Amino acid sequence: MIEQNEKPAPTCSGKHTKEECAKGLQALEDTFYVIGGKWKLKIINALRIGGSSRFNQLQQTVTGISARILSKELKELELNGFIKRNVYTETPVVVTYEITPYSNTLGPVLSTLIEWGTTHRNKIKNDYKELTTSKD
Amino acid sequence: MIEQNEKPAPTCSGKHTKEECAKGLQALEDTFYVIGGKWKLKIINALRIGGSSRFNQLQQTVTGISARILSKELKELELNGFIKRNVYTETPVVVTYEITPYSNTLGPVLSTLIEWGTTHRNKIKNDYKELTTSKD
DNA sequence: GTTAGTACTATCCTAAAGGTTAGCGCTAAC
DNA sequence: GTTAGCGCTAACCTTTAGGATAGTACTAAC
Repeated sequence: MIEQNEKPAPTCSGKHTKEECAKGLQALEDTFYVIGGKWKLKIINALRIGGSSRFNQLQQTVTGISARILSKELKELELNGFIKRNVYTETPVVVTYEITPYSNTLGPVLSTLIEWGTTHRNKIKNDYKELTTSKD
Repeated sequence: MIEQNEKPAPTCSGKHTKEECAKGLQALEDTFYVIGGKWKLKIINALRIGGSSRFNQLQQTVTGISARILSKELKELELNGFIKRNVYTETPVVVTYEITPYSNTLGPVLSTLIEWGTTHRNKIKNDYKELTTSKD
C-alpha cells in the first residue's frame, strides 16, 4: 500500500521463464492433487514418526480429525500407494496402517514444510515481542 | 484390503515420539495456515521466477485464477509479508507486485514440492505404461 | 461522447471439504 | 442382557473456497 512515482516498471515478463513457470505450476498442481488438503500430510507424518498404527490410535495422534474423515483419507492414501492396510482377523479384529516405501519419497517435502513452519512460528513470536517491547 | 493373520501388531505407539509428532503436526498446521490453499504458492512461484509483475500479467501467468481471487490472495500475501505492492501514480496507474526477502525462505519448500510433483507425474506415467504394455 | 485499458471490487452462487451425530457388526466382559 | 471397545459408515448439515458476471474510478485516445 505504498505509493511511488519513479519508473513504470519494465514490464519484466521474461519469455525465457514462461515455460519454467508453467512447469512449476503444473508440478505444484500435481502435488496438491495427491497430498493436498488439511489431513493427508499430517497422517503420513504421524505414520512416519509413530510407526504403524491402528485406527483409533491414529485418530488420537492426528488431533482434531473425525472418524469419517480419517477413514476417507486413509482410503485415498491407500489407493494412491502411500499407505498399506493390514487386517489381523482376531478377536477383536485389529487393523493397522503403515507407510509404504513410496511415502518415503515425501520425506524431503515433509521436512522442509515442517522446518519452514517452525521457523515461521518463531518469526511471528519475535515480531510480536518487538511490537510489544519497543515504543516507537 | 489384504487380510492377514499373524501378529496383532505390537501397538507400536512409541512414547518418545509423541512430542515430536505433535510438533510436526503444529508446524504443518502453521505452514498450511499461511501458504495453504490452491493459489498462494503458485503466485509466489510465479513472482519468484517471472520477477515483479502487474496484476493482469499475473492473472495470465497463474492460469485459471479469477481477478477476484487473485486480488484477495495478493492482499493476504502482502499482509503476511510475502509480497510487496508498488503503485506508480502515472497515467494509467501501474501497480506491480514483487516478492520480499521473506518469500525467499520458501525457496526450499517450493523446490521440494515442485520436484516431488514432477517425479510423481513421471511415476504415474510409467505405471500407466506398464499397465497397458504387459499382458498378465 | 464512446471506446478501451488498468486495477480492481461487489454480488451472487456452486461445489467441495469437513464436522456432528448416530449406529452397525462383531465379541468379550460384567 | 447390558455395556464396552474396535473399526468403521451413513445421513445430514455447515463452512469455506472458489467461480461467474458485472461494474467502478480513472484517464487517454478516437
